[in-house]
Amino acid sequence: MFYGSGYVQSGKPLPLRRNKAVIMQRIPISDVLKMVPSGQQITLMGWVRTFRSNRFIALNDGSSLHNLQLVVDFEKFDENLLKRVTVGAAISVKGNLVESLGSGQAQEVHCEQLEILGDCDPGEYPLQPKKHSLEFLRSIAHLRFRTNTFGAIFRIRHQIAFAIHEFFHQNGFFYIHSPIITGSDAEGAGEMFRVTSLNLENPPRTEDAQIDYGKDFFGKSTHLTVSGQLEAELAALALSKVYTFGPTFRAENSNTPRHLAEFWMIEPEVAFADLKSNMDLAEALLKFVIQKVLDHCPDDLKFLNDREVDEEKTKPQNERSEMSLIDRLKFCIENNFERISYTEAIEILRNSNPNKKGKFQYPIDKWGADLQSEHERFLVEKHFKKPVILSDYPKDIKAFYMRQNDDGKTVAAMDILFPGIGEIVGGSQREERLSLLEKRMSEMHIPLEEMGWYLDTRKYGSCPHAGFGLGFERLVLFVTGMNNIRDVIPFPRFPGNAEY
RNA sequence: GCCUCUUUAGCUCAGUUGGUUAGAGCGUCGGACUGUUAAUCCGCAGGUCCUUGGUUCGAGCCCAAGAAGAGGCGCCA
Repeated sequence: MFYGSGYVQSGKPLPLRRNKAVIMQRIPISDVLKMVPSGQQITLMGWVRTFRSNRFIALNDGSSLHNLQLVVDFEKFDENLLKRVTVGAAISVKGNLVESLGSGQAQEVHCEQLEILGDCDPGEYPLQPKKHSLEFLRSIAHLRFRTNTFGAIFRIRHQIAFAIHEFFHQNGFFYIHSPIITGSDAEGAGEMFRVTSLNLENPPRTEDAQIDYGKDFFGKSTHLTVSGQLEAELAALALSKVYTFGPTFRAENSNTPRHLAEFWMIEPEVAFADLKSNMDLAEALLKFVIQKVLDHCPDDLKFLNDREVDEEKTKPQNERSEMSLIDRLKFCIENNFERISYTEAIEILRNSNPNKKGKFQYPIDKWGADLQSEHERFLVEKHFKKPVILSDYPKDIKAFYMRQNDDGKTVAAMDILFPGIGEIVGGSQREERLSLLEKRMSEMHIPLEEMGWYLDTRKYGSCPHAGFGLGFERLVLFVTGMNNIRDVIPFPRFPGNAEY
């Protein structure tokens, strides 16, 4: 038996092996489904999904949502061998690919050899050929990859990640690896996880009994990054167009279906760009990625689409989505995102029915209030019914690095709000004027002396520039139609949970 | 961190007003069948009713505290 497979090495795709009479190497099921069945002998390896009638094995190898039907003539195989063909078992099969006699599939493999690679005790294996709740699957995250739902999610997650790199590469961006361990604690994006190699039982102390981080590994206090933005800005002010795509850590005690303690974020940063071009970039990126998933993952999307339709049937009419998953994705590509200012949004909200009738938990009365998620949801899901880009927020509710507008009270910030997700992108044109930036940092008690490396970009050839952060898992949530962010990352980290 | 809800068999759930021995479907196991599509049919087994304490003649059910999970809110991406 041959293990492994041929790999693309020269940049040219492997020739399709559909016409070869005998294929000795393992062939992925996704490839088999493209072959014309003509009795060719093939070798398959995968995991058993079901074994029906002591004759039909549904085999899945993760290369595709679809199973391949294997047919065994039980009289030709040892009874004790067939007894080990249980749900979840890993098997290797050699047989002939033929047109299926049954109606559920186009082709099937008539087995000549069958080998158990790994047994799976059916009394203990938690996955059954039935629908499991997402909560239960979350409790066995190490095995949930084996389900149709999570197989589809993680194949799509890959496609999204790949499309993001593809988009930036095609548009002349350079991929920058911003540091994961940071010595800067002034990024201002939330609580941070400390990184230390000190002995926590008995740390070194300074003369005034404080913990002496000067003796720590890096000679100073360090943390896991909460954003690669500041580093990306440094790179953009030399390479013009850059992006980061890496893990990000927030030690916030957030318990919601939209937050993780460890998540992945995409942060493009562009020199010689203003807020409008920042919006154009974000909108183009999101549409490109969604189109790629529609093009490359039709089966997985269809499965998640139908799954959602089934789920919705159990809900009351008024809580159901107006559009199916695939329709939502197409709608998102075909329509321009609504672009309005914070000030316009406040006017819409102030005059809205829920506000007049006192339905909002936080009523909108005056300009300057931060928008609550109920307000964002109203704008996106009820008023505009499409993605909304909100811009030019009051400076007092936004970060220090955002460029101050001429009105003296707003900054060139923009958030993109998606239905069902809320904020998926947060960005801004950056303050490139040194004196204004320093003044704002002082007002917000950001220690200037620690940020000299950042301020240097404003001293030496500063220029207008802009960028944003895109929450990768939030994008995966939208594209897959899932509801809980813990279901779109393989091993979710959240307060009280770092299992696996 | 705050609020609400949930916790009964491996999984998904039902369990009446507090009353005898806590049920169903699916799965497992045993058997039958053999071109099935989460195969079908027959049968067996399977329970710390989340934990602790309380009320009561009697608690899966009522009360209190705690734990775990989910949803809403805040922080944000």
